[in-house]
Amino acid sequence: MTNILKRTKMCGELKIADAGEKVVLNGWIQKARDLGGLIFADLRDKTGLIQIVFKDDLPEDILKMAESLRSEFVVGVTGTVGERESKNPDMETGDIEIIVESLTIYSKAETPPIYVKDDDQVDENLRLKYRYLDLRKPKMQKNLVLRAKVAKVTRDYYDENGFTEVETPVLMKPTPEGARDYLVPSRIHEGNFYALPQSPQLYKQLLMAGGTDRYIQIARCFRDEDLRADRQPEFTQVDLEMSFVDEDDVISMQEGYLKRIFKEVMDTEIETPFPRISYKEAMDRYGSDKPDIRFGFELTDISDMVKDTEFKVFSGAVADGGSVRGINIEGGADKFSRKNIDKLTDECKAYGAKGLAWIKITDEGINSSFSKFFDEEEFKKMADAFNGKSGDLILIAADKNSVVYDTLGFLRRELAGRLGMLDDSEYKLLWVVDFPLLEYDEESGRYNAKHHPFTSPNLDDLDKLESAPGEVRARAYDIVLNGVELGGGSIRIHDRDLQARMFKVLGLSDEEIKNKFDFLLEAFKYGVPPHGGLAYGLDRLVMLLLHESSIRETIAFPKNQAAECPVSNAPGVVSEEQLNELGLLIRED
RNA sequence: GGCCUGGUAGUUCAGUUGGUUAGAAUGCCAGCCUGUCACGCUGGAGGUCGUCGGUUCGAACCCGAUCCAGGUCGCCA
Repeated sequence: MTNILKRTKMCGELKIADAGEKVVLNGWIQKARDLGGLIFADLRDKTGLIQIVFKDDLPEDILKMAESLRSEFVVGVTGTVGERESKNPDMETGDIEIIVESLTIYSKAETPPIYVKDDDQVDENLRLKYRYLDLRKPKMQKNLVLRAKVAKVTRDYYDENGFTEVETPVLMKPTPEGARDYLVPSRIHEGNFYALPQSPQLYKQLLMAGGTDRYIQIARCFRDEDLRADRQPEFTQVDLEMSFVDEDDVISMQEGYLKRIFKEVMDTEIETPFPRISYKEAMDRYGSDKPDIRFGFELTDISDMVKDTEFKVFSGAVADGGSVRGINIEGGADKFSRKNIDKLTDECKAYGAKGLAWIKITDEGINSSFSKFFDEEEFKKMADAFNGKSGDLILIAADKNSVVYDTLGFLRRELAGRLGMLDDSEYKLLWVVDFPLLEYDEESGRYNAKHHPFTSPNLDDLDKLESAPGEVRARAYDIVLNGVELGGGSIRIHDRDLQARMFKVLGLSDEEIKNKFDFLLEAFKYGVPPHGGLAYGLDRLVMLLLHESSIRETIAFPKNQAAECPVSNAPGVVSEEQLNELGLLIRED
């Protein structure tokens, strides 16, 4: 075995002021350039690159080793920092180099399947399979460091504000509602299963009952659902809960937190308090409960104006209880051809839209997909409703409200992106509040909790809980950044009777309540403080701070779309013996 | 489960109307080279065109099925 050279400096931290100093560096060979009698190489560690140079006055054996150097060899060198004869302005350390005196090759490397370079546009599957190579890239190192910094600032902030970090169990009871659980079979209780937490929700409420007062955890959560660019089967939440608080207390604590994160991590000042808008307003203005408010394109409702038209697409939608709404893409008339709009219309079909109506306002007059149903005067009134002027493109959806919102919500975000209106360095935070407590589920024919069953109803709406469940507002709040839901939370129910009432409204039988949540109701018997909290998606927060478009770029070893670990190939099969111990049989068909 | 995009050298890609031995760049290997830094020069190796089947005298190319990857809808209390 080779001896380890005791490192005295990191590659990226050397400066011209270090010239003359003898140093020991360890790292990877980025690239070797053999000029014959003179050999250069770039040495890399997590701090950066520095050029090392082998001159021909070195002993034969060292020169021989130097000639053999290839990319990704792991080496140690001792040498002297020297000012370069010819400097490289494109390199952080481009004015200095290490004049090598000795070289140790710790390990050689085969030609790597991916290049260790930030601009390597390689297939993501390959990157993930060889993640340890991918992680050597400066970008990935930077991402991991930033993530760690967010975690540190998070711990600092909440610690300073009286929060206690508590670890809650990872093996817990399967939950009846919500996302699919990841299950872990119990050996001792054959036929029984633990579930991995979808969130530590119940435990953190029990901590409040336990007098912890303020709780924080950077908690791993698991959901066995299909993946997306911003969804992984295991992900990390900044999870917190506070006793003796109302919405304003939780919200102002979070505004302090986010201000701190942006200040310390991004060196950016953000203004607090953040605007708060109701769920209804968010939907009516932006067609989304997580609106991106960096740009306009707000929705306009023209249902009243068109409810009696012969154009059945419009009048029919209104008659069926839906609506006709649109957005004005200012200056979009000549940017989107008929063909472009047809293509957009196709994309809208994913959201349930059957079509898309449009109006182009030009100097020559109105050009529209439904011009035969309205006269010039009516079009003028419509254009006015959208504040339309010459050069504008108005896109209109007519359907039931959920489809109209989804379609226009998609369009405004999509078109803003295409028109280059999304500035990554601009951060627009807002709270969305007054969510509906319950959502009617057509499939099961009953109401489901929109947030979760422990969310407190707005006390003003309590009398409607059984009579008009769909109208009850929740004491819930979501924090939204640039169209991404960063986190959400609520004031919880701390009253045993109200919690039991809530379970009933959700259609849970006494049996189910007893089996699943008896321990919570039991805990509420013995004195529980009013409490509320919130959880952030840490991966998403880091993703936005890094201006990445996938949370995989923020996670060291993410899963692929099939929920596999491309490095280790998890999940894997287990032996017959292991299955027998657990009392499990694998279905054969 | 649906829809969209892609799969050709280690890597990133091109590949005409279906027609000789499938190309480029980069990387890799060998030789030369004392100030390179995307080093340079010379030479070389490198391919199950994702897989299977079909059409055809002939398929990377057309057709069908299938696998893989990513995006997205459903789903994600």
